[in-house]
Amino acid sequence: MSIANTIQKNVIVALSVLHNQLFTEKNFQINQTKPEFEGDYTIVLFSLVKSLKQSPDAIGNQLGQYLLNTSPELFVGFNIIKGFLNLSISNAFWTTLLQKNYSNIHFGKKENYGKKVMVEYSSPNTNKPLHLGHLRNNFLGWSIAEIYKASGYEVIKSCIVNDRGIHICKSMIAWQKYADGATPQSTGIKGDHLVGDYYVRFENDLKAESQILINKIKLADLSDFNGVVLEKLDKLLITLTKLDEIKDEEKITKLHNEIKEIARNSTQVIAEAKQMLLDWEEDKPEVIELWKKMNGWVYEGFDATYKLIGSDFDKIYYESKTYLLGKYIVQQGLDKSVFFKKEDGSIWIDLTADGLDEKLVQRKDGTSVYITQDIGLALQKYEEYKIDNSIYVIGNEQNYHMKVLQLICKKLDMPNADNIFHLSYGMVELTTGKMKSREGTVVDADDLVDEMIATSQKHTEELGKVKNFTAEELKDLYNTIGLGAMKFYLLRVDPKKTMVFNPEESIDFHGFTGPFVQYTHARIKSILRKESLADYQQPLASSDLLKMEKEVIVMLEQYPDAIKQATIEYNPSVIAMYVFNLAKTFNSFYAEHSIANAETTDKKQLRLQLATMTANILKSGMELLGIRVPERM
RNA sequence: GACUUGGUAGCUCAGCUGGAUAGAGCAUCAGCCUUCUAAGCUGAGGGUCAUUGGUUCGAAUCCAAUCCAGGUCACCA
Repeated sequence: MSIANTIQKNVIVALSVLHNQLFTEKNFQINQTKPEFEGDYTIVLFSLVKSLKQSPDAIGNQLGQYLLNTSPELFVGFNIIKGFLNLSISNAFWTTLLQKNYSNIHFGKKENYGKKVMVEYSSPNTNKPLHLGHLRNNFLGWSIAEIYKASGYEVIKSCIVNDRGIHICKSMIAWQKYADGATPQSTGIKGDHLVGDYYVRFENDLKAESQILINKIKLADLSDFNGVVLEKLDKLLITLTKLDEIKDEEKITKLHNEIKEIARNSTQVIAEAKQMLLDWEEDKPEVIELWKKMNGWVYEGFDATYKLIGSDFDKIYYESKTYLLGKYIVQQGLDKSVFFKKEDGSIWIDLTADGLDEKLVQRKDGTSVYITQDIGLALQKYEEYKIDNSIYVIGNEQNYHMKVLQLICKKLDMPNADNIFHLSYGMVELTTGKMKSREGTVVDADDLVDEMIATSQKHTEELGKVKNFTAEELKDLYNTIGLGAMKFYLLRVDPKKTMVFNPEESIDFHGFTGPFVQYTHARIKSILRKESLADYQQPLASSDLLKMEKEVIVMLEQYPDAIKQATIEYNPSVIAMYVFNLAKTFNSFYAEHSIANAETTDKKQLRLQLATMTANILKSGMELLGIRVPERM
């Protein structure tokens, strides 16, 4: 139990005894004492004034005295300033804590207690390479998995590969048309990038063809259209003329977008893609073969990237395999009247009673949509692993989709539908604005990682501290630092929030960064290498503590709480901030006091233990972020 | 338009289950390497916590309204 909790319990008992009534942790607040006052922890007394009808000073004096009398081993003094009761904790408590835990590399982590959680993350599309946003996703997913493990969960890391759907057909069609048999081997281009190039090629064709249609529509030439679409266009054009007269810009833009959408959907290339999707779902051999070939290239590319960034999965699901289960469940749901069929054959769910809309779950041509396979997968996960909780690491642009999915799972009476949690993270923007693939402002994951590693190499060489490293050790070090900087940079902010990626800031190795923490660790290790173990394994003779020594131990004590908070909030940034603050506190201590040349042997021993435990926790905490710490740098 | 998330120092972010004089990092300026790794340490300047009103002994934090920005509302995924 943390010291803050211990104090809380003591205060509850004390108040209950002193005032002969029941108190809970909600009746008062406990904080760390601000540095400008004497004491370690502070009880805010104002909230007690009303119910006890006594002055803050009187309540505080009574409480402080009682705590001192009943737990003299823990409390050694108190003072009251303006309604705040500041309690001083005994040095013996801190030194005992240190002595007991300094060599425990599992400090702060809990034993497995039998709960299973699945963390789904990464979930790439197999039509383009990974970019900066995927990196945030991957790092978050990995870190959440590690944090849950540390909290005693059994964790299964999973990934759903979106290897099916009309977007996949797009790159296949462009490849058929333009590639002339080009492969990653023949071109020397990484597989995922090669396929991505053809996806872009398709999008360009689509844009060009739909532009021709739009131009014709603007001239009121509707000869390319017929049926329902023609009727709709007719109506749109009439409304547009009216709007032009009253100059309602907003609505005009909206209508233009609708026309654009119709034009895109009426193009020859889209028709080809749609046909290919149908052929695909009907298992036409030539489509399946092409799909397998191109998917294979993408996986090779992804594998290389995953290996580079240190991401992996215990279970990989493929949409191409789960969509059938999804369709099956949709059929079952139809029989149970959870879903309903419209005249044209499309299948829907009515969520208007829940404040949402009607949602399509299967197209009129019988092919499945995005959510169809998600329904299948949700069930499959539970049946395969009997998991207690399911965490989805998915961008906040899909909040609505996930809300719908959860609702559908509930309506289908799926087990544990309530234990689905969408870890919704914000987009990564650039200093110049949003990333847009169409404008070529997307930051490619492979490029970025390479650049970070190159920067760490340049920086390390300039500092010239690594003369006796082997070539292999150097390579490993550059990787550790470069990736450490990048992961820390992406994980140090609250996942929920949209964040700005500043290239210059991201390669900064000073201050609130991964390399700062790594450096602190390496520096401690350097000292410990020079000291013999025997020097710091004796019991401490004295519990004298300097201010800065105590500050470090107080930080160390809070590690378990940081893990707990990160778990509850699904928030790795809690760990990043904690680890940074610990390193900072230690560095201040380090600059003021010598470890190797401490004043007495007892002091030296205390400081060696302090340094050891700090290094252990820095390593452990960074591991929760998926970041390695070097022994030397 | 509806729903939703956010607005804190020049920049990037903490703090938000109400508590003492609102904190970091970067950037700027001034110091610290004949002693354990200076990727470090110390100090200075920098704030109408979007605005207005409310609740409270006490509001960056809770409530309401307004303004601004992002996201979603597809037979795309």
